[in-house]
Amino acid sequence: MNEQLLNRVLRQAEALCARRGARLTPQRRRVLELVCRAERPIGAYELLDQVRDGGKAAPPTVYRALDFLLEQGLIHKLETLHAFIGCTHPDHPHSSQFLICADCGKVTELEDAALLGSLHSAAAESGFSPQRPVIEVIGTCARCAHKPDRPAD
Amino acid sequence: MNEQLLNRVLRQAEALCARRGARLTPQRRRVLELVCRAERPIGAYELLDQVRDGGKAAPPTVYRALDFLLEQGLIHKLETLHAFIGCTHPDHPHSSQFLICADCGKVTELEDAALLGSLHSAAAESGFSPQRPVIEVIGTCARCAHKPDRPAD
DNA sequence: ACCAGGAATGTAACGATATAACAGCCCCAA
DNA sequence: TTGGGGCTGTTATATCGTTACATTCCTGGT
Repeated sequence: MNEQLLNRVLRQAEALCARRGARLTPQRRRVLELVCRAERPIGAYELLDQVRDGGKAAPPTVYRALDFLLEQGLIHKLETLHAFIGCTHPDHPHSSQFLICADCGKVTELEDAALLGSLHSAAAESGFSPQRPVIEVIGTCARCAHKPDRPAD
Repeated sequence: MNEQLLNRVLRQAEALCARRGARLTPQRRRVLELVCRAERPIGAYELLDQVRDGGKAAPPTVYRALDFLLEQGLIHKLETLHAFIGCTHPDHPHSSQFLICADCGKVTELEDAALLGSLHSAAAESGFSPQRPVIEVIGTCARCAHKPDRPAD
């Protein structure tokens, strides 16, 4: 996430939390910023290292911040990677799909209405009420597919 | 999984492995049976307890068996639960979707062509090649939706 | 039948992810 | 001013999964 987008996201986050009466404390803001700055999904303990930065902090510090940010829809958790990414459009609540490149590790966030529609139809046939769809696709991104197959490591 | 289905699955598993030159050893068969007998997704350490059954066994024993069974498509892993379920139709390779009831814990395995189609279309638009789609939907199953909301625990 | 070699298993230790439980602090509202 | 709720600090522990290496077992070639 580039600097410009990051700033927009942080401002949106502040506005959203203010509107909802949720407290985006410095700690939480810090974690959000770290997640967003990471080019790839980042794990909780990796975040912890960065939050510590010489000082001291324990896992609950990071996990509590992450829980808050997840609740507010400011970040997403990738279940298949046990890692987190910043949401680039937190302005409306949404259920996303993720394309995860097994080669370069980059993740693309989709919000595909047709896909969600299919999912709800399929669930409805079983009388099932979806609450939290988890859709993560491991594969190869366009960039990596075009690369000549591991260019001389 | 009832006794009859279990027997069919075990026979299919033997046939499949024989055809593929894969060895369904007693240990692996045991784990497969335990996974299939469980009414709900079962965790690796829960399996370990059952495999031990008084004797001794260590995590790698179970994880190795699980890896084998996953490779052979005889069981599935539920990423959101860190748990495993038996596949009821291992005869053909397939990518499934799972409906996970947050109330009773039961899981329904789907194989919905339309849903997979939507997913591939959505991925294609980004030039992404799907290799392993993970689709797990947390929600409420039909049975639990009809229950009068926590019947006197 | 023998033996070489790969596949499967046993065993101990460890790494990674996540939560529990309780204590202290800060700020606002009554 | 005081009390209570929300946030944070701290220690310990639960849960999930892997590494590394020794041993055993099975199988195929001779």
